[in-house]
Amino acid sequence: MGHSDRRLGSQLPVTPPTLADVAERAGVSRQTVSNAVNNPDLLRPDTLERVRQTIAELGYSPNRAARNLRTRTSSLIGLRFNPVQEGTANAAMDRFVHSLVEASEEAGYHVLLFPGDDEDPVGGYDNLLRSTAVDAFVVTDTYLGNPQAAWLSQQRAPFVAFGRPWDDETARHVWVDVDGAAGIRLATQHLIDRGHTRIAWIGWRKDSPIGEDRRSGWVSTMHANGLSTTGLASRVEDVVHSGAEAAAVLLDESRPTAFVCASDTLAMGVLHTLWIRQLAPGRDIGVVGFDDSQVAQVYPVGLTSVRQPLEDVAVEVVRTLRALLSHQPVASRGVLLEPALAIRESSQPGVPVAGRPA
Amino acid sequence: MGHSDRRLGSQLPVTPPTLADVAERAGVSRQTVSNAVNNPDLLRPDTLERVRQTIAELGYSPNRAARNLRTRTSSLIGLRFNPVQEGTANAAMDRFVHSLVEASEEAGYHVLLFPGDDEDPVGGYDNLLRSTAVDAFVVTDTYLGNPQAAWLSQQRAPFVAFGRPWDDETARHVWVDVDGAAGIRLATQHLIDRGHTRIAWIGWRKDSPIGEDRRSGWVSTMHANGLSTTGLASRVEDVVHSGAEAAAVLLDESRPTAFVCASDTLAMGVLHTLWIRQLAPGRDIGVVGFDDSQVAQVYPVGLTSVRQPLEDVAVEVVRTLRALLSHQPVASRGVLLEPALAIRESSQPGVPVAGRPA
DNA sequence: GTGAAAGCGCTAACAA
DNA sequence: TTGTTAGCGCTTTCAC
Repeated sequence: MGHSDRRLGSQLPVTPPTLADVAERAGVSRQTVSNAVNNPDLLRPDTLERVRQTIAELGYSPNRAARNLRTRTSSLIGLRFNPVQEGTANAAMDRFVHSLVEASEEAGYHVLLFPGDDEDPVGGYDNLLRSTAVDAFVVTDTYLGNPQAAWLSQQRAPFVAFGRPWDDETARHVWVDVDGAAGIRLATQHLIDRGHTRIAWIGWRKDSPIGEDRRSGWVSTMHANGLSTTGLASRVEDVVHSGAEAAAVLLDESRPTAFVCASDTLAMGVLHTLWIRQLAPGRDIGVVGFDDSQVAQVYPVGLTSVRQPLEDVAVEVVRTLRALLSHQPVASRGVLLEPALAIRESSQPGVPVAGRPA
Repeated sequence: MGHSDRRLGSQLPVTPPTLADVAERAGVSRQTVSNAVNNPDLLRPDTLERVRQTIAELGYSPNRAARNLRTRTSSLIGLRFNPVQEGTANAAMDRFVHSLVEASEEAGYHVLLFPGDDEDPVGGYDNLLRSTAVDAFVVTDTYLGNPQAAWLSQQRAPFVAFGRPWDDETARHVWVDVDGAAGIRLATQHLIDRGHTRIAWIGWRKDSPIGEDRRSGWVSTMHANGLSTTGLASRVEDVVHSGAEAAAVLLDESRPTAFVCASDTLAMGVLHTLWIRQLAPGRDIGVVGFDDSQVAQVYPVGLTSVRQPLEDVAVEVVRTLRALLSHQPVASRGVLLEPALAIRESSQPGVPVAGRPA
């Protein structure tokens, strides 16, 4: 069929040109056009050039559905996108998604978002998998004992987890994670280097493996520096007012000069208590949070915070995914990346904050 | 071909069952199975039941690529996902994406994310469009005079914009937006109702139509209440310290008792200046921001802020998209939704904040 | 190096 | 109401 009348100006043709259109116009077979796109090395240079020219003239781009059907791939990576938790500073997920989109693009993939359903945690995965809508998944919520990773493993579905399989010793899937303990070690040492010796910890409840991991960074660094942790730790819900209460109690009972927190949300609570008590963050009391959220960045007294290298995580996730999908051996089952410390005023005694409470 | 050996336990078969597998097993034709899935009304109840049973037994789910190829659709909505701006409180985009994913799911769509490229703003759109990888786009950055909306219109690509075509009178595409001026009217009236008469505005530079729209809400509400705006307005960059500086200048020169800001980022700057000057937000000076960001929510003195109904925007966007894709007439070219005011301590003189600076 | 044939899994159109 | 035929656009296989 002739398609000479398909294009009007630079407007998209009513129905896009196909391989056959390009072949006819370039005077080659359809297969040669396909090769020009997918295996250019197979063509003679002059043929290749001619075909490429025609492709450009027609604005041809291979039809995704047809290619997907034939190759049994989709170039899509599925990611369950859960709602942000209001009232917290946790937006690491969003930052990760941005990075993942970028990293995927470079590998020729796009990211497909699907909503989570607490009633049926694997439902979304199952649908996409059975309809071969995605090539692989990236799983982000591997803690909480949710069944996704195990379920996907059992289905032999290709996936990479962002997060260690904390509570599953038998897990055999590949994962990428950030060393939270190392981040907190960084934070704790940073405060020690600035002269603090009584450094308190405000973390999550004991049933959070991530929280316990981060906490261990505080404990080990304190002990490594010959400092006591007795009476300096608190475990609370990850909400602002819990952080504020914990800070108040700790200040009254243990006189810490600094706080390391498991999250920016808790750190905000600490800052609130300091404000109430007219203590200046940084000068009077050091405070460090975790996640380098927007809150940490725009809070008037910049909040020092552990920053996860989410860009690197995304790159590593995509790299692992590619290996998985091309059936290459995966170098190692897990990759642990080092976070950094975003240092701001809240941990800097040397940087007095203008107009601190008298 | 027989697929009896395809399934092992509840594990995903090596190659998923097809329509033909279901048809053979149910003793019907392929078309009948297809109808059972897509036009169940056409089947006799007992046939339908039998086919459905077989579908369930086999765990059959229609192959997406095949369906896409045949129907020339993808059930995918493309969305350009730009990186968050660090150092600001603007995360409305992320919240919108969450809502869009949910709303799309209910309409049978998934959201495909692709990265933006400042060098080639329409590149990502062009690729997806020409390869028929998505059915439609949602465009979120319609201001800034960027060419996406116009380009997509010219390509006759189905899309809905979140945001009005501010700077293009000739635009004919459909859009959904939030009435920023109405939000600011709400904020301003709220402050007036609480006794403020000298209410200052801190907004963006004049070349931002969104900023000018929001500003108009302040102007109109002030005038409607017989209040002067003279010397009470400032236009700055959307960064914290600009907000802080503007607040300082305004306080010195015009003695406002409250601030309405075009963004939470600017409001944070105001709060910083108040803190430096030992003025209590809410009691001494009222402050209202815009976007109800996480920052507004977790800041120790809760920041009153205009909240965009992003969930409703997403629902409206998807509804419009469906109409567009099914070639139904679109009711109206533009839909304007009303924001709400999330009231917190920063605008409440009646709610004294514990431990405010003496 | 290039071309012809086959078929991926599905659904629109039509026939029975 | 159900079945048959054809073909969406592409790539894999194999012949030339």
